[in-house]
Amino acid sequence: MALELFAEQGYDSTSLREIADRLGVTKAALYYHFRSKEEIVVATVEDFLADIDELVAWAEDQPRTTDTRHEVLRRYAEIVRVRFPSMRFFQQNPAGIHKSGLGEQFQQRMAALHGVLYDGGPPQSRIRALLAIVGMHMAAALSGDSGMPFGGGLGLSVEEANQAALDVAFDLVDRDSTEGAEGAERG
Amino acid sequence: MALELFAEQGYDSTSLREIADRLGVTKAALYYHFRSKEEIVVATVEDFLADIDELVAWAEDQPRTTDTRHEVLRRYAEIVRVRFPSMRFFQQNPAGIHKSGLGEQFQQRMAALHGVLYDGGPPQSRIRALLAIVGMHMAAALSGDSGMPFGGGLGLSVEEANQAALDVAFDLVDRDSTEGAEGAERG
Amino acid sequence: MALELFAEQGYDSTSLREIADRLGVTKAALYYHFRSKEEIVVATVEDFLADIDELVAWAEDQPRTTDTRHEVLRRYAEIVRVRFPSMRFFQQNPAGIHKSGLGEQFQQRMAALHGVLYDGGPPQSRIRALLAIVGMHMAAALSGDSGMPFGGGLGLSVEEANQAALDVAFDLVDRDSTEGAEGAERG
Amino acid sequence: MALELFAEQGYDSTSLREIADRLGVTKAALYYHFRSKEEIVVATVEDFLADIDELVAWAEDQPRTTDTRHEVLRRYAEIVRVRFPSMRFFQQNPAGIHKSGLGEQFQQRMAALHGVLYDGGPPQSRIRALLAIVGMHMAAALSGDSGMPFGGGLGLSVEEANQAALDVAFDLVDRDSTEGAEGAERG
DNA sequence: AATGAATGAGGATTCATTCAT
DNA sequence: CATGAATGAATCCTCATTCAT
Repeated sequence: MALELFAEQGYDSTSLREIADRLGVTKAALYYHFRSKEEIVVATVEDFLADIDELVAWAEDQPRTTDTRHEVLRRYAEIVRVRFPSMRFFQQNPAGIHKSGLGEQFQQRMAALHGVLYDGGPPQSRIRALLAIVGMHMAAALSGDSGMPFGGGLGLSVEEANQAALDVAFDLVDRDSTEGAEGAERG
Repeated sequence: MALELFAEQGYDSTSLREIADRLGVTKAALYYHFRSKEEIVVATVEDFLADIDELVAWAEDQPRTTDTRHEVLRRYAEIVRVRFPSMRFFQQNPAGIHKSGLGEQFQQRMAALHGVLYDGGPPQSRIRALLAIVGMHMAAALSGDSGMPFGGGLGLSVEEANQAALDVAFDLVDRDSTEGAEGAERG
Repeated sequence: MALELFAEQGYDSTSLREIADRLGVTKAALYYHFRSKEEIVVATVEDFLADIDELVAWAEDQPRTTDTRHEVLRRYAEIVRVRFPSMRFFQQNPAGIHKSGLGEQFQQRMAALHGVLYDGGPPQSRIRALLAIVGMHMAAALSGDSGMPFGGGLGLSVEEANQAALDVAFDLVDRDSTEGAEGAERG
Repeated sequence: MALELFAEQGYDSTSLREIADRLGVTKAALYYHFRSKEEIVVATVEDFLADIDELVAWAEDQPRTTDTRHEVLRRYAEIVRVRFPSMRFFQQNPAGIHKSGLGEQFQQRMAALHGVLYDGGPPQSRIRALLAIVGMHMAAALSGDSGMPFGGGLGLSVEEANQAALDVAFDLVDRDSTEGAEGAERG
């Protein structure tokens, strides 16, 4: 609800009046339930962080196999789909985020998720795990009027984009185990 | 100069007073040179767009070979390095962008760049070209305190990160021509 | 309880939420017992006014002797000690006082008290009676962190300050009867 | 100008709108000249503090005689007359004062002034010096609609009140040197 | 007897913008 | 060329107060 506005327009550009109007309440009513604008955004974003926490916790209990990594990506794709506004908010709001350490919280989660997908190996593998994650973000952004860069789609349907992004992500995190063509990388 | 502020704090959070102060002039002096806050940001971001235009124009004159694609990525990496604040501004400022069609301009460029890197083929290839570009953004963000998600680095030096990202990007745009393992993608 | 807040922070700076919190009740509960913020302050200050009324009534029944005046000052010192927050509130809250004629009520009492201490005589005597009263206020303010001007003490213990102030006050109201040095005043 | 409002209604009760209105400018115009409400009050009160500083500095250069003390009181009476709103503001605004150490500044000055008038001796002498100062405040308050307690006058003309207060103050600070009746004080 | 929820009015403050000089 | 001064509109936020339950 409020988060959509934050995500669309940015934290600063979204006034409490707008939020209150959209929610059909008074500005002052918001302040009965939240102590500040910051608290509002924190509240609306908490679930997203919690979802990632849960996913990471689950992953850390699994064997570090290809299948686990794939399942992590699948689940993360779902999380991003459901919590799309939250994700977008984090990706696009430097100002609204540096306050109250919300940015750091997101970076922590991203690092944890990355830790689950990256098993050691050359810098290239690190980057690949990174891009696998970002790929999930892009997939979500590709469908619908996301307002994000690359948004507006490349002419793919939602399922197509999702599946294609997953395929590419799988491939990216698989490259590490499938050593062989690895020698060509530095050249 | 002014752009760094926009990139660091966001368009809305950066006041003209701050910009004027950092530039050592008066607020009113800014209005002698620019007609509005919007015009300031447009002016500071123009070079970045122009650089991409030039790159795309050059690429369209080249044969569509692997080498060309690699060179495009290399040059784009350099552009992003030099114009980092501009890039960051585009990625992180929903508000400052929706005004005056600046966002659309960036999306156009990204689409053009994508067009140069993507030669047709399955949706997966589309996504790969996308991630190759995003990879260049990440590489720039990884070095230094970028404030972007995944910023703060993964323990890589600037050159390492750059080279690794290029390697991965090369690999991503090469996957299209190097048919063979392609059959595994759907599984 | 509530009055201490009013005295410490001033009428306007003390919100009903603060009062309710300190009292361990709800803001709405306050409105069950009092009809307005004003009524709260009136209620908490009434005892002080009543004490003065009683003192003045007693004094008016006594013979107008030196001893009576001394006893009035002693009793007023005690009142001020016990009702210190109320006194402080009156001295320091122009805003909270102008409403509902509370200020006038205090001025009335001060005038009555003054009337009991001042027996006629030159303007100087008037002023002396005034300062005798104010001296009692200062004595109370001198002990403890009163927040009043001259508060914080002059390095005197509570008893010292009290006794010294009383001595001086006695002396001030005695000057009237003890004619003699009076001739020096105009010089 | 603005200070009169602060003194009349108290710091908190005086809104910037009121000040701006009375000054015939916009609220925003105030913010061009002052950085905050606090700065406004500081600015309007500075002269008063400076006057006291000057007086104390002068006094400390003089021999510590009766005449000097009398002249100090005379000059302080004049200062209080001229800067009456400032003085009143300090005496009546606990809240507006605790911020920005303005209260402490006033207490410092009062202590310095007291130091100039008090030459050692028993606690009673301390109190007397205090009351001499306060007497000057009362004198100013007695004339005109001061709004202070004891304001509204005791039926004295301005000059009468002033002269009477001075007489009493002289007497108070003289009591120290004129030892003799001092023995009766403790009784 | 008490409260959770809501609100209208107003608070200080900031901002992009204008304009006479 | 440049600036000091000013402003209208909007910001977040707080408050005293009300009312259904």
